[in-house]
Amino acid sequence: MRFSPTMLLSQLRLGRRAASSRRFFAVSALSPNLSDSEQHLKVGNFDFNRVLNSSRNDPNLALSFLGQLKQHGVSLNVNAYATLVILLSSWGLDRKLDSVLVELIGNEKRGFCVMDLIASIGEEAEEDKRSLLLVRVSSALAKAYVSLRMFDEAIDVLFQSNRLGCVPSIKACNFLMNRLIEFGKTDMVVALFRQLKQLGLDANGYTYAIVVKALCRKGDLEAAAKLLEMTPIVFAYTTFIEGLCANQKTEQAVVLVKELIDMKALAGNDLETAYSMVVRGFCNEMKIEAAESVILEMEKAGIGPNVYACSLIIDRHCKNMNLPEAMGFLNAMLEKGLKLNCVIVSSILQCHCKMKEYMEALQKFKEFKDRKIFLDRVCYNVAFDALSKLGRVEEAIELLHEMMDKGMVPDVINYTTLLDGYCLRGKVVDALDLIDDMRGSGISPDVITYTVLAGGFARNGHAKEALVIYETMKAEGLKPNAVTHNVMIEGLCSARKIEEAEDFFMSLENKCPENYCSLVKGYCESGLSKKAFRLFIEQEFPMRKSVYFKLFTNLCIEGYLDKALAVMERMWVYGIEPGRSMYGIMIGELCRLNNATEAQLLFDTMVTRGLIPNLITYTIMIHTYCRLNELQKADDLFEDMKQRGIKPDVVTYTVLLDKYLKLDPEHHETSCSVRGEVRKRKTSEVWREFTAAGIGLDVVCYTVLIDRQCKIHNLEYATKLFDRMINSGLEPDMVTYTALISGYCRKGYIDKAVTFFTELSRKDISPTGDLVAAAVKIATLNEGL
DNA sequence: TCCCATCAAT
Repeated sequence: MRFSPTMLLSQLRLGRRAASSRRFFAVSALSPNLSDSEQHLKVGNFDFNRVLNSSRNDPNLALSFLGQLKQHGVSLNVNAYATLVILLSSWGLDRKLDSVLVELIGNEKRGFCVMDLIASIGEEAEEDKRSLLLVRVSSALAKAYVSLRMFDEAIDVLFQSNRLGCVPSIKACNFLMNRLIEFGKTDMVVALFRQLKQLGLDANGYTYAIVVKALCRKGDLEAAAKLLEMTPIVFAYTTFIEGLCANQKTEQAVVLVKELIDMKALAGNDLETAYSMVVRGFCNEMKIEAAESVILEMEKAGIGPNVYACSLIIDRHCKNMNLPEAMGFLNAMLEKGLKLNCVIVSSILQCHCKMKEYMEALQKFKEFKDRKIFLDRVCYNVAFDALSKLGRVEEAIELLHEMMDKGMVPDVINYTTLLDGYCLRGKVVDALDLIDDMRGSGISPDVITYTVLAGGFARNGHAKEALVIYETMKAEGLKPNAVTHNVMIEGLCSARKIEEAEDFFMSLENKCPENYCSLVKGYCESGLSKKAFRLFIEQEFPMRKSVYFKLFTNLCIEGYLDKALAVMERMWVYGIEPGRSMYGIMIGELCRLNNATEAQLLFDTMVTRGLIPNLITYTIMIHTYCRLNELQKADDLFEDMKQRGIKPDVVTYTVLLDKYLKLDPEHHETSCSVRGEVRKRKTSEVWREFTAAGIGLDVVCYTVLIDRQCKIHNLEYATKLFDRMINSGLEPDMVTYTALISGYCRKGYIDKAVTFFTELSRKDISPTGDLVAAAVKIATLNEGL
């Protein structure tokens, strides 16, 4: 019987139909009852080498033959592999060789030790090609192990090959070292480097550069510098420059660059690269001015605006939410020949989103599109995000189609953003459909995708489904992170599924501080601020500012001032500065309770800590002192605020005016004293200042004035004020009417009072106690008539 | 086989 690959292939095809009749092949799929070992073909002494060698001029044929064999569970023996490897190597099919080796390593049933292959190849290869081949194969083998992240085995290959008398190539070694760095195994690189001599290997320039890189990654800049002295290779210096930048030593990198320039060791493209690294370093160190000055330096050296360096600077400005600076720099660079691209555009769009200026982001997206600037899927993604946050997910989907029509393929981030859009709108079913679409186009959801989805379901009250999603995610081998747990906890809480949230929280094996924060926030979210406080006060670690703020405001709203103060005190303990608004809220609450002492204490604390109270806080304090008849303190604060450049507004003036008017001797018709005179003077002083400031009067202010006129029985003027108020477009409120009606009643002008009362009742203003009292008064007076 | 590649999702 003569064997040829084609024959075997046709037999295989037949074999699918009648496997049992075949001598050589048992197709596992058709014999499910066989044990694992029996499922594999008993190849016996079948001469694969002959088959392979017979097709040595037709790689495709041989490979498809082997492919078919593999499908049927046939394993090659070590000699067959050796032949195959030799052939692949002679055909120059390096990539195929790599994948065959990867497969070989992964095949646990191969029945021989991988290093046997080297020995076998040594035996089978032709004399003149042997050593070259062995180097090639051992290198490929090391690479194969590296690609499987089996680093120890890869290093072992180097040593074993050496033992078998073949020296692996330094290239393979460099490759291995590079990958080791990629996976953070810098110590292994250094160890391997020390053993190179033992392996009979000579480090080349690349090796030095790689080891310098490894040392820099480790943070051992000194060792890197020392090693650098041993090599004159320029690109090793650029590696070191990069290392300095990555270790927050960009300043030193700059010095080195200058030295290298002076030594004429760095010029042209290499120099541009080094400068770009320095720019990146400064940007990472938030030294953006220094970064910009490097651009000028580059310009002096005749290097035009480098698009990467410029993009980094623009992006830094954008991340700092400093759009004017970003645009200023961009425009300056555009004039110098920089070309606008989609990366820069995306930074700008993203900046708007960060500042919650979604409309502006969309506007600019459209502008750039109209200007025919190519926008990539990152730019589209920012637009998706903006639309999603605005609740316009349908438009985002339209945009997705537009993007796809332009030939761009959406990635997992695009899908996740859109998914979030659906979840924000509560359209969880659409979100699930989108996951299907996504899977359909071959993209798997990642941790963030699942986090968005689980959070979306939780927030929308679908507790059970959220948990199913959470479990699915784990079942797919994805590891939920703290954020995943947090969105679950906070989502469930905000949907008032407190019990579910607590159960979920309890189920977490390793609770991190962030998880506690989320439960605190969650309790707040569902109005359980006391519960939140209890949990909060037990935790002895600093939290994010937003947690304190949320808990604090909720406690204030629900009137637990002492607890809110305890939150502030906790912040001081951890050296976290409560912001102006927290102080403001607390001062306001204390003032509401007329606790001016505590309020003043907090006010002073705030000032001591360098925070200047705002207009509202000042006004609240002034108002409180007025209420408590501590006019001197009110006055002092009033002067203080003006000195700080805070302009009093209509409310501040009204508060003071109201107080002074009430103290005015005319108010008490008969009394007249020196003290009264002072007050009178003060009243007109405030009034003068008020009108001079050109501030328009509001309803409350008019009402104060009207009330005043009513009280001193000047009803004519009160009515005049009332008319003026209406003419200036203001709508009188209950208090205004009450003041007027009471005034007219007091004077006995019942008709007038009734007129105003009916005018008021035609309007849709709900009566207050005062007004009811006025109405009763009117009724009584009418009776009297 | 080296340095560099910038922007987006919880």
